[in-house]
Amino acid sequence: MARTVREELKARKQAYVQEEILNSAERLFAERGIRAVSIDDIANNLGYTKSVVYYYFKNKNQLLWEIFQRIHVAWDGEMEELYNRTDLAPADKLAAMARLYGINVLQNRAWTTIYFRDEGELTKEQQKLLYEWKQHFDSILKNVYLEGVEKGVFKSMPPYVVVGGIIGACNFLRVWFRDTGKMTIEEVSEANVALLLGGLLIGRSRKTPKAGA
Amino acid sequence: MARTVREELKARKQAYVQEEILNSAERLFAERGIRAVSIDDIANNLGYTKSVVYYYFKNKNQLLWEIFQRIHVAWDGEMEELYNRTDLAPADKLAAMARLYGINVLQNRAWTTIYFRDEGELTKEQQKLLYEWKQHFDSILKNVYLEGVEKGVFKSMPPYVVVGGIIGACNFLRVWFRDTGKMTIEEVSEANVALLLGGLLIGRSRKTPKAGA
DNA sequence: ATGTTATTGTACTGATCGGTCAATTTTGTC
DNA sequence: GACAAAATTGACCGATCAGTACAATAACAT
Repeated sequence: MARTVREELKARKQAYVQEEILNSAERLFAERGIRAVSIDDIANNLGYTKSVVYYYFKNKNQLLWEIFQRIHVAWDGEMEELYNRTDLAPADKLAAMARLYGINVLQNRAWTTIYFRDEGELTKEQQKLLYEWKQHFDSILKNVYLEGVEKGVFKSMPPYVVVGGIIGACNFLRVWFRDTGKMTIEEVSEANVALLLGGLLIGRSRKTPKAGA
Repeated sequence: MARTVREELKARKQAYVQEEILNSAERLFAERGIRAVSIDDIANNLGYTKSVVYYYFKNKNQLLWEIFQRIHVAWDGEMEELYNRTDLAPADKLAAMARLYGINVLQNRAWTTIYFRDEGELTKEQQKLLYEWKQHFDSILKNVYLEGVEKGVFKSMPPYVVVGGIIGACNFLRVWFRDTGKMTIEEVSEANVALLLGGLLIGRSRKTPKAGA
């Protein structure tokens, strides 16, 4: 019993340090690119030495892969949840998805940078897996769009132009958005949704579709 | 006279080799990222040794910067040309710009990759210059958009959402576009324009604006 | 205290790579 | 062929860095 409590405590401490290291790596990777960041940099950033990093992680690649996994789990999970909701019509669902993704991008700019810039630093196997994740993510958006087309609410366009356009526009938000600007993350994302969905919707209704949280 | 001819010839030969090296660098940089490419790689790729590269270029940074300049000159020049045309209404002009840019992205995927991924490898001064170039590029699109708003043909939105959306969507085309697909570059770009402009235009007209070449 | 395990520091290795340099080969000129 | 300029080679230097080995210390149980 006492044994378990102690182990539990240790595990929590370990998890905490791992988290700390991962966060440090994340920040530096995003800022300078993986290859420009040494393990020493990551460690020094926390007042540690290199050995500590190697005590908690096997190698540099594991650090990177861990980050990719984090991102995937967080983003895909939320998106999937939205996808499975039955109370939303296609237009509202797609809008909610674009809104969510835009906000995610803006709230996790470091993640987005790494996710789309440093893919090439992964191993072939990891890249293959990542490719499948991205495919899956795309297909969620695609399905909602196609459902909308079928129901006659969306114009019919090449699906990848639509999906790519949404993802591309959202990803790019982080490039020009500044926290010091007049607009909040939510407002920016909302305007972005209006731009993207406005081009899709059929009919003269001028209002932007809204989805409940 | 003979002197001049000879010099001319020599200059042309030099320019040719420089071009070759730059192309090699471009391809490899885009594929693997600058830091993952050694000068040896670039040289070997052409059957040369490292020294040849250093005979024609000062250092690795110059190679990279030369590439950035190339891209800027090519893209900005074309866009400026379009901007200065007086025979196009805002909607047609903005559509033509998005169309042009999308095609540029797809025809020069290596360029686009480097331009938006490896910025951080430039010196601070170069980054500053690049930032100004990008600002200028954005402002061209922005002005056309704002003109359209003023004339009542575009919905009023935050300009950076519109400009960023266009650039972001175009940039992302290269990520999913495959030459083996059923659509040509021009068709993809056209559909992309329809998506983006469709969300901007006021009124019930369903047709996509067209611009003369 | 004593032994044990978890954690961290120090010093090192081996490899890579940007950049330099002197020597050599090639090219073109007279 | 002799000479000079251009082009190319190969060997080398110094720095950086991922990863390892092992010693040193901290933490904790008994």
